[in-house]
Amino acid sequence: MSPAGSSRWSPTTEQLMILEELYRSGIRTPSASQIQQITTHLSFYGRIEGKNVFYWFQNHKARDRQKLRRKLTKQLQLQQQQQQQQFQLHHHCQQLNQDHITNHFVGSFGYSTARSTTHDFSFFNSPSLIFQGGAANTPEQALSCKWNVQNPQSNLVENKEMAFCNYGWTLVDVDNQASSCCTTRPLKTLDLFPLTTTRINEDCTATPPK
Amino acid sequence: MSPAGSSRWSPTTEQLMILEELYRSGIRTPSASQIQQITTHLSFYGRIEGKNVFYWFQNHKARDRQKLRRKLTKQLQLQQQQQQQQFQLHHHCQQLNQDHITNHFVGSFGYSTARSTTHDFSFFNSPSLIFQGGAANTPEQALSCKWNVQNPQSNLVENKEMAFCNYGWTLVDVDNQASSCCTTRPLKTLDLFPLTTTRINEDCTATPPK
DNA sequence: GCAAATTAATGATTTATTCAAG
DNA sequence: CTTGAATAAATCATTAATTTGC
Repeated sequence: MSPAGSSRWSPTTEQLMILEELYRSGIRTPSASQIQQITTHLSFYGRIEGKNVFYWFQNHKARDRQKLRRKLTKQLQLQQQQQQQQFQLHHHCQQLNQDHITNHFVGSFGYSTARSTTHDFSFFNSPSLIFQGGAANTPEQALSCKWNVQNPQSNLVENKEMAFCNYGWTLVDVDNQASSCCTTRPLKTLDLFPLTTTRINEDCTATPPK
Repeated sequence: MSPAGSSRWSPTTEQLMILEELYRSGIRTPSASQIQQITTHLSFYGRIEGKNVFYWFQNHKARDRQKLRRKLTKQLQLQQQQQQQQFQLHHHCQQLNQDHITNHFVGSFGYSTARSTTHDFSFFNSPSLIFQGGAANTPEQALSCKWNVQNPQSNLVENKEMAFCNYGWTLVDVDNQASSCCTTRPLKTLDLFPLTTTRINEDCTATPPK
């Protein structure tokens, strides 16, 4: 091995052992003088140059980090898988992971007034009620509740919106809008985890959206 | 608890339990409609607004991540500490962690030629030999070995450098420069772990530089 | 036991970062 | 390259827990 004309250095066993011991001892980025000392010492065991030592520490450090990173991400994935498993046990919650799974919708809005009251309303608007998709990113969005009402016959889409002031949380004209576009019903609390017959089978195994 | 005029929402036990179950079930960033459903359901157990639900998920997700991160960094530190302990066992390596601990310096430079020979030299230049500090970041730096020689009498500082071509590793005029500024000595391999008498006591317990 | 004082949790807000569309 | 939406991170502020002296 390692013939005289070999293009690249390959450390002898002794050299490698010493390098590893130095690495274990805490040396990561040896200074020029340290490299010189190490090189001198290791040249006793075979041909070696300073750049070999330099590169060795550089590579060893990098690959150590890489190894560690991979280990940690693997652990993380494991933990998430465990969460997945818990998820299987709680599959009855899953319906809430998907929008538009039911045409029933009951909203409850609180708005700040001097007396801090709560206004509840509910409506049933199937099947033309189309919520604007995506996650809620601001409390305004969480409470503003914009939606469209599409008339199946006329194909007309009405834009509906409950307007809240920015960071003010003042509910504007809710009763009017709500009653004008929605078939109001007596207040009724929906089951938190409604199950539709078309989904009850697959829900137990489906993976949640990322 | 949680009086009517309270400035911020504090969840009831039931509300919290349900929120946590939903979280466990995989919900992280509920959409506006999901928030409405959840809010409606939870309002049965006490005053609550959509923004409370929104914030709850945001905070819970963030603090979950935070907890995980801290756990991982703690593990990492532990691993590094274990390396430290190994270091204690190998404290005889420690000298190499500190530059300028000894005024003896033995350099070994390899340079690539057609015949790939190795050129060794050593010098003793105390106490005016001043190495440029810091770690070596490039192989050039590792091998170029710039230094200053300060004459205590004249206070003149000579800049010395062993020039290597970029990535070419061709040693330029070493013998001349080296012999002109260094007291050459017969080649001698230093002990890898030289101990100076002024340090031999503290070395066993000193902590290595971070 | 209990109430003031301190600490830890956590709800709410703001700021920074990322990423994709134009 | 700029802009805007979405997300994550950092921070502020209040409440719940806890400690402490009596």
